[in-house]
Amino acid sequence: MQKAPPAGPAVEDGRVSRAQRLRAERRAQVLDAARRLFAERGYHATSVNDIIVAADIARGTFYLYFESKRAIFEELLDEFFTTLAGTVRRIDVSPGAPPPLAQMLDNLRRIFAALEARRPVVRILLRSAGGIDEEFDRKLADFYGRVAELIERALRTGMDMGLVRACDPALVAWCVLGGVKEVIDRVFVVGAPGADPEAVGRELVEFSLRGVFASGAAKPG
Amino acid sequence: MQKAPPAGPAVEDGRVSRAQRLRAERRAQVLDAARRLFAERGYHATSVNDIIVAADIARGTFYLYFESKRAIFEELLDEFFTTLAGTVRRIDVSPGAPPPLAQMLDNLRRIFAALEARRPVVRILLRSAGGIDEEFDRKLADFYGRVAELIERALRTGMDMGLVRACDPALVAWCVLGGVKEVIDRVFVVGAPGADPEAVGRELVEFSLRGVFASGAAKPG
Amino acid sequence: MQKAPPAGPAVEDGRVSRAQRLRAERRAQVLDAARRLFAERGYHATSVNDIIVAADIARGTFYLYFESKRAIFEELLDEFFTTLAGTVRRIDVSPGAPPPLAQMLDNLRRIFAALEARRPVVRILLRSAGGIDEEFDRKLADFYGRVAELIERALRTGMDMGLVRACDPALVAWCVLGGVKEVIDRVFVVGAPGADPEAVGRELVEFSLRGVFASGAAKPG
Amino acid sequence: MQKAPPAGPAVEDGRVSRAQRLRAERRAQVLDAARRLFAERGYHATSVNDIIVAADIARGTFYLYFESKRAIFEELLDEFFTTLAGTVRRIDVSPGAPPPLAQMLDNLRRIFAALEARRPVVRILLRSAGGIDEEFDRKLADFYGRVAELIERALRTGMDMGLVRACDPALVAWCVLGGVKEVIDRVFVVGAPGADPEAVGRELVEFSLRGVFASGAAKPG
DNA sequence: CATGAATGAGTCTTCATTCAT
DNA sequence: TATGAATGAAGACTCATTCAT
Repeated sequence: MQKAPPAGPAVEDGRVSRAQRLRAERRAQVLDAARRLFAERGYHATSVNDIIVAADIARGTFYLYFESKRAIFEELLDEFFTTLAGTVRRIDVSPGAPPPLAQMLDNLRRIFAALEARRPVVRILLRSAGGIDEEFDRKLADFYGRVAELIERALRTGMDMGLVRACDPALVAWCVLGGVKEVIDRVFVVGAPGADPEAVGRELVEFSLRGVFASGAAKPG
Repeated sequence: MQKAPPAGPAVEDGRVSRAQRLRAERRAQVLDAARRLFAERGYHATSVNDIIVAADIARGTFYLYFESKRAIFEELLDEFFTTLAGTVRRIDVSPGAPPPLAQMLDNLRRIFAALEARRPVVRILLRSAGGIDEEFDRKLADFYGRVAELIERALRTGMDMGLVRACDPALVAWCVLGGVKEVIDRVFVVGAPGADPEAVGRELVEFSLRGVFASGAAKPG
Repeated sequence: MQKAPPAGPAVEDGRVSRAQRLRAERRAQVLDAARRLFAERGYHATSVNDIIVAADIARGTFYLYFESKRAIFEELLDEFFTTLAGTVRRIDVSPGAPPPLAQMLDNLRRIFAALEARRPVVRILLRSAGGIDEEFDRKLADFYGRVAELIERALRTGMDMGLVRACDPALVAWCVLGGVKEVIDRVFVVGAPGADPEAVGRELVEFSLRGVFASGAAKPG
Repeated sequence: MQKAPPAGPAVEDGRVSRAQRLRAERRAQVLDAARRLFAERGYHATSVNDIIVAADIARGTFYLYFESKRAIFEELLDEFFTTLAGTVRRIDVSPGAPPPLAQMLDNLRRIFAALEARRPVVRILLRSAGGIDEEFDRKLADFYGRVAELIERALRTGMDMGLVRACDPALVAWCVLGGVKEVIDRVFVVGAPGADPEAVGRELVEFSLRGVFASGAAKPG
């Protein structure tokens, strides 16, 4: 994924060498520039030239750190996927565990915190990520697919436990995911005014659990 | 939006001339080709050359009918926006009108029918529409904004009538919209197997109204 | 091998259209420039830019007529191979045919005439043709291989007829070919002064047949 | 030609310092790698990077030993030229000397032995040497020119002595040289199967002296 | 001496758009 | 109107060479 520093012996002691640190800094510098530009203009409207100008490096230097324009883009998103995936904890339904709802809210909190710190990438993902490349589209679909599956499994568990009503769990999983994506877009990309992530999270959970219907209202027909 | 036939005397009577009819046919022929290609490959991966080859016209002819590659793309989506907008009827809450739920389901039915007949454009919109152009992004945001507003207004009405529980209607509107978009993507773009639009619509409405919670379950919190 | 004019109906009558004639002229114009440059500077030292400047066309125009830099180079040499191959007649040893030697000289004459008219390509071939590309190297080797085989076959026939002394015909074929190549290089590429192709041809044949030994001299050994 | 060790006190005694020996070893190490690569892939397809990787040295180190990519290439061939030149002994026609033919065959033997030990350079020379550079082309032409002159002089001597028939010695010299080059290419580069250098040498000499004609055959013409 | 990160001129190629016919 | 040859700005990427450490 990363362009390896051209051969050379592996790190000999546990500490990173000065050169390695510099290398990492350089990479970060380029990644930062690229992240910002991709977020602002999208993948296609951002040229390698734009990136090297923004990162203040020479053309060749870019290719010293990244295989290609595609590669840096992928790295940006892969890092994000990994981070995000690490953020989510499976809901623990064993006796003695915190109530599932609290766990869900905690997950959302952690996700929101991660997104908050990565607004540009969130923007990239939600806005310009389709249509770059067949392979990339697949990767993206995979990611969302895994998330949807996670939700679906949770729903099934809930149904088994009698907490979730009878429904098509696959379809509903997509509904939930769609809602989450859209709201994230509003809050972290568009930056809707007065959005308190905590409140947003609760509202999201509330909506997913109970819908919009007033409790006492007649059953829809 | 449409490239005007370059000057010439205006049509004086209500009937369209033979030339005009031919012109319209040509346009349609090009639009069809473009729609298919944009849907298959996305905006950037589709070249003007691809379009003229598929439409079997000369390069120059393309620019006789459309200002630019962007213009034809926009036209495709504009036409779609207009059609879709015409599909939705505002929920009539006056006494004697059909129950709101029935009206909502009817709306969904009409929307689904329209989408069904326009799968390629749906694909374009849901997949490759971001990141083409700043102006286009705005247009897209506008469209979804209008839809969200529609939903939000319905929610407020519902709250006033005591049918909808207390919530942040703006936020919930985005939740609903997101769910709808995602499900549409599954059904009309990915083409999820065994998707009966009627059933999907009902599930969508049910989820939006009642969430996933089993009725008798204890109140979350 | 040639980049086809983008689709379009085949020629309808026997005559070539005006457009086709213009196209052919353009091609020739570019080919001429490329031929001259490749001959002067070699393949690698000639950039597409050099060619379009010399041909006085736009960058894109080049790719309208040729797939790539490689393609125009190959076309140049392929045309040459074809022409040259058409120049050589197999030696006719049937009774009543002109004496083989006269036929050989005639072949050489025709070859020399063809080379004379294509000095730049000869230069390209003899000087810069190696090391462009593995595939091209193969093509080149093939060409010379076929020529050598032709000579070898002639030698075998001669041996069968008792005209040619016992020898390793394959090896001797390479000797002959090498001599011919080298002399061609002197005459047509370096442009050795006072080179009368007719005399050169005779000397070449004489050498190949009789070597340098004076007739009466003692047998070597 | 060689990049001088950057200043430093000149060596004062005849012995080489340890540093110098190391330097020479390094050079050899790089030269070996370059030779192999140039032979395998040709000049243009071999990058400085390829060389330093193969030689296992740092990029900068390369330029400590060689002015440029061109310089190392030239050095490779210069060394070859020098070696080869030292291999050839002028034919001694003074009374009491071994017969000229035996001397010629001895020369060929030594040349072949030298080539045998330097197949990679032979390959470089015969295959990719043209088209690198104007100056280099000149150098190459010079080398072959000197060889041709040597042959021509031998032919003239032979003519004076009545051993060689009347002919254009310059032209015939090129014939001979061409044959030798081509055969060398077959034997040492292509590696023609079953090529016994000794036999090849004899066949080459035989052909050059006596041509292909059967002894008793009627005079051509 | 050795290193290897940095450089930037230069390469081939694409493609939206124009315009003379 | 229709055509399609021509255009040239712009793109991604390579690689010989330099220089601070």
